[in-house]
Amino acid sequence: MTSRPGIRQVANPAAADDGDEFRFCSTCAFSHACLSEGYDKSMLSELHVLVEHIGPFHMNEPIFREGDDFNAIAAVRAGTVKTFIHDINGNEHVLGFHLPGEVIGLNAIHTSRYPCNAVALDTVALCRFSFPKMALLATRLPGLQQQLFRLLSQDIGKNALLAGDFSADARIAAFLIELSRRYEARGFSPTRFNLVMTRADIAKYLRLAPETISRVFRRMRNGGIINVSQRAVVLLDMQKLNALAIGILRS
Amino acid sequence: MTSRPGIRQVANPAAADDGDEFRFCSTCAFSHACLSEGYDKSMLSELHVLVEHIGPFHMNEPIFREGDDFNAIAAVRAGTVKTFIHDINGNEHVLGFHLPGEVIGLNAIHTSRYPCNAVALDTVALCRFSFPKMALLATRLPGLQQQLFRLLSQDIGKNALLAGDFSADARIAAFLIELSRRYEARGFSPTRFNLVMTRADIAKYLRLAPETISRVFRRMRNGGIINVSQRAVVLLDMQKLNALAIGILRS
DNA sequence: CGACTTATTGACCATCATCAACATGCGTGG
DNA sequence: CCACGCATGTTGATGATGGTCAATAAGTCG
Repeated sequence: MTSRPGIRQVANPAAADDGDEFRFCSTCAFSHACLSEGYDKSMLSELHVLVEHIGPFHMNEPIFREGDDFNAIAAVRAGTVKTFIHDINGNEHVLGFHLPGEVIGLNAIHTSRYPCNAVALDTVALCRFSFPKMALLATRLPGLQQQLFRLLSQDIGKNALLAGDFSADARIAAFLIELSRRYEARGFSPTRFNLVMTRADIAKYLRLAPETISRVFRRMRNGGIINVSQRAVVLLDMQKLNALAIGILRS
Repeated sequence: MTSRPGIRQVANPAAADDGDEFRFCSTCAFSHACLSEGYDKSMLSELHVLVEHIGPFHMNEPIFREGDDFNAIAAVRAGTVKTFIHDINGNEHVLGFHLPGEVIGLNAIHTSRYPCNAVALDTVALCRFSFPKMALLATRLPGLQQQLFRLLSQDIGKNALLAGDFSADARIAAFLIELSRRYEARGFSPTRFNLVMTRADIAKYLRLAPETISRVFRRMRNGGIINVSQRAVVLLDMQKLNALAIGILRS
């Protein structure tokens, strides 16, 4: 088996485009991972040296594949990334949907291979960070090290959400609320957004059948809780939605 | 709400008992987290300064509680630790069972609070590591930093195992195989061990009813796959057991 | 030896998956 | 612009898996 390179470097990383490196991340509106979670300014300028703008990846284009050599993590700068694995029977299991500002590849560190696939669900741009370089930098910048520890730690608990044995209604409600919160945190409307993934993808994420997604959406629409037409979702009654999700969402 | 201290320090940490610090961890047979996963010897001697032997904790004794201040991670030195949360309805969800050599508390870093409870299932001894001190040390020891990254990264994927929608048989088979492998890695028999947790705990971990655990155990016994009497388990036919778990276990 | 927890077994039933048919939307190319 | 074809989504009928409830057994600890 030949080893594949994972997220490829580009010849001409954006961070090296000009001398205006500091401005770069400040205008990278979605890089919450860099800007809003604890990096201070001195860190930021050092980070720029190793940031590379990658993309665009187009719909269904792979970003990395299971088994690829791990060499970099990446923050989503635009678009949505789906991570997934195939079990032995070939069934796809969706691990997560990653919105702008979120980091992918953290689960690859311990094996030095990506343990899952990542594809673009729409047009995706990434900030690539060479992990060896980042780790080296982190030994000099305790704040960066802390931030990495935090990001990693955060991901551990993340999937505890959908791990429980909750009803289809509860899981779908929680899924919508979760999306709502994440969009809101990124400056989008929390009540009106487009699902960038198919029903089948949602189903594979929530461990339900696609038909169940349809049916629950219809039930929620009949109950005046949401309005959904194709990919367009409007959350009408957060009260009721929260009630449905009770038990799943924490804090 | 008063803040609680999490894993308490002891007045007289074992590592400071005498000058024989280096021998200490080498004879700590279960500290795989320290010994067998990449720490080199120079690291080891530095680590001893901040290791504290904690315990014993007795059955059902809490080690930390959800909401406690996070200040330390800990490697299980002896016994088994159960981590769990209560959802809003008061239902318990078991996050994991932690055998000797495994590390608890990693999911607490990003909130600086423990996001779950940990109790001793039998008599438990721990190696406590102050996390601030460890992180500081990690800035000087890149190998230690790497090891922490790896441990954290490893925990991210860990629960993907039971996250899928698999049959009760598949999940229970996978649970037994998983235990078997972990015991084997720690020098115990992979085919003959005691379940230290109740059926109810297994159920809350696997998202099944306790009755289902009983029934599947019986079916497996009838099929000559395992022998189980109370807590004592013998794995008789790994072939069939693996077949049942197909799709869940990876690599 | 009792009181309690833990485990087993049976009967019944709800939820959700499966299968199948159909509808709708979308992109491509005439 | 329309027509076709494919992917995606919807809806209904049916059944299996596993949960719930209840009774009993067995182990444990005082």
